Amino acid sequence: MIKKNIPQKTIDRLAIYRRYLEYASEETAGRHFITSADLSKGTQVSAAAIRRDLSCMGQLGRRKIGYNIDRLCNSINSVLGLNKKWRVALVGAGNLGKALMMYRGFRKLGFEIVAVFDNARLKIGKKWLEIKIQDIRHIKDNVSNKRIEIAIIAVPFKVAQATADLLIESGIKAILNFAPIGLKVPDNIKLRSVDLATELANLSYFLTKKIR
Amino acid sequence: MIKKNIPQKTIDRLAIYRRYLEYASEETAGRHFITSADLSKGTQVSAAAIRRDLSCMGQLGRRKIGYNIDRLCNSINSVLGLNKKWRVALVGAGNLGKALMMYRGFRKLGFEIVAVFDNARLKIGKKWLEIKIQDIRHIKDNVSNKRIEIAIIAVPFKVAQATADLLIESGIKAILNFAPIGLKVPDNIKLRSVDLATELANLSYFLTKKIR
DNA sequence: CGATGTGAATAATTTCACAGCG
DNA sequence: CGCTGTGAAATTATTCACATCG
Repeated sequence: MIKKNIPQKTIDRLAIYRRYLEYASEETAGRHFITSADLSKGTQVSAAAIRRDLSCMGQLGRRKIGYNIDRLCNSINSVLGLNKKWRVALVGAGNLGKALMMYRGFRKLGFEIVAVFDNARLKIGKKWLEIKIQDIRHIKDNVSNKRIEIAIIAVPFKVAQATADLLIESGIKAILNFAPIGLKVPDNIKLRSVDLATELANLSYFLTKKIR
Repeated sequence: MIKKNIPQKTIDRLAIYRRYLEYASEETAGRHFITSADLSKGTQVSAAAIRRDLSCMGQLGRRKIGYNIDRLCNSINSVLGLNKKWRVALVGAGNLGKALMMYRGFRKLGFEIVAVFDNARLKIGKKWLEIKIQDIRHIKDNVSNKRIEIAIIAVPFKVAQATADLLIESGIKAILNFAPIGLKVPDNIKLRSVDLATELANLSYFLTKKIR
């Protein structure tokens, strides 16, 4: 609805609020409204930041009462584009790929993995949840035929860039990358990366610092 | 060495530089020095930001030549606390847990999973890479006996907070959380969270926005 | 010369604090 | 009154631009 550009940080937090509202049914049970103070307790984001974030979506709150929970969820879903189904390709049928495939949270959010690819003979042809694992060479046909817009890369880092290039050539628009490498993609492709080792390195820094 | 507080963002990027230097052996092969401009090309971080980040660790560079690659790696490892071994506990022996267990990148960075826990009868007693999966009730003994400082939570969200509480009670100092919930932990515990659904929601936002 | 390291300028984000409204 | 929404201030992060030095 609102057309202003919403800051990246706000987008990240909108997803957090959304998740809290979805899962924290106990705390919000029976209530129709939630205040920024309560949402702050549930999410560890300051109440002021919450109000500013939510104000990006228009005037949703009611003074003295707070935000209508249903309306808030709807607004966030609408802004984040979660009120539609997204067709997702998964590349890499290793342990991580399997974990992602079996994760129910994706489907609940509207993300459906409709194609799985790998390059290993042993895996090609097997089925995961009714989806047949296909040879990576078929990416191009599939992505365009099935109109897939999002891809998840869960392949070893050595082949990650080539995989990304192939996906982009196939018309993918966004990539969630789990390979430990900084992928290079054109400006019009949206990329998010999750690097597990980097996350641990971060913890390591804080543990080290604390000692002295 | 340098004792100033390093910004969180810089810490994140130091891990990125480190990863690039480690993996990009082709680009850096034979060379002993790298300039901020080259590092910028490899990591998509601006050269100015790189120089400022690196200057947090002291005067590492040489004008006209750049940064000595070995020395740079050593400095980053030292700051990030990656020049020692970390003993890690993994809680949750599902698909994601297995993927994390089998991921070699952790061990290469110095993180060794030395204990695995689950609450499912069927899994307890099985072995993963010589590590026996133990009943979650044994967390407390193990964490203190084996002097484990870092835990990875890969359990369903409903039991994630209880798991975190138990770990903290057991003396863990840092947690990497994969459960889709905002864990509440005391100030002295360092927490990082990876929420796969949130990452996808972010892509979804940009795809949606692009359309109009 | 050619690259670093860093003040100074700029931009982005967060917090403060309170007017305004039901 | 009690809460939102938001200017204004404060803080944090990034970029610019150049003095500096081998």
